[in-house]
Amino acid sequence: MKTSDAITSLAALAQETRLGVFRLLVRHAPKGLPVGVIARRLGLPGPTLSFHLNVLAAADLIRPKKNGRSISYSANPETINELTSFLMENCCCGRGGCRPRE
Amino acid sequence: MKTSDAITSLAALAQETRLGVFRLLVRHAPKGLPVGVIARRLGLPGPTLSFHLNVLAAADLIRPKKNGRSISYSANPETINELTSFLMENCCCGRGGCRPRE
DNA sequence: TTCATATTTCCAGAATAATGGAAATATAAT
DNA sequence: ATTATATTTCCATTATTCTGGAAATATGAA
Repeated sequence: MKTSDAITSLAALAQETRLGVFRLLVRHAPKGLPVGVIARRLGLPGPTLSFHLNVLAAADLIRPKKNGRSISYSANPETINELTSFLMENCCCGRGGCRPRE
Repeated sequence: MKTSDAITSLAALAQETRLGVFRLLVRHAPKGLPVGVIARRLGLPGPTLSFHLNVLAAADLIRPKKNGRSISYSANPETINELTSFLMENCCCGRGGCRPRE
């Protein structure tokens, strides 16, 4: 992962609305949810949600899929994995963080 | 980890200079580096670096330690671990991401 | 106490990002 | 074709964040 991609992903997540959207989609992975459902659940105006979905999608944190008249977005967990590795690259204590994961 | 703490950490890392500082300190964990050395290595003016170090420290991503006349900062890998868990919480596929780490 | 070094605070200008109403587009159902 | 629904684009306003010079503070050395 390139530095610029890492920044794009981190910046995408570093915003309350987008973090809420992303985590909602993580809970609904791998199927995803239609834009309208996300908007209703989080109480967001269409243009605002659309703007934030684009930011998340540009970071490849979520992916759109047409489904009839609506569009469902689903979380892409792979990007988070890459991001984590990038952040801890060349750490004294090896990959995956400084404490073993249980 | 609370949502507001996650946003603080993500926003701290979502900036080129700060990401560079953090990764430099990860490579030098757990000893850390003095402010002056970081400034020289990354070619940053004092006030700019000081500002960014404060943002990273406020997120508990790095920690200062006085050492004579200088101050060394070192990376705190624990925060990254918590952040990763938070982002993937309640994922369909369990903790630690949707693919097993090797 | 005076001096040199390390780091921070102050602050104002410059740059970037978020918000949501109105209008536009796309698509499927009737 | 017309209508209803879903989503996006446009865009101006507001809010937030970044930058670095000048001055201030802190600490150790001479």
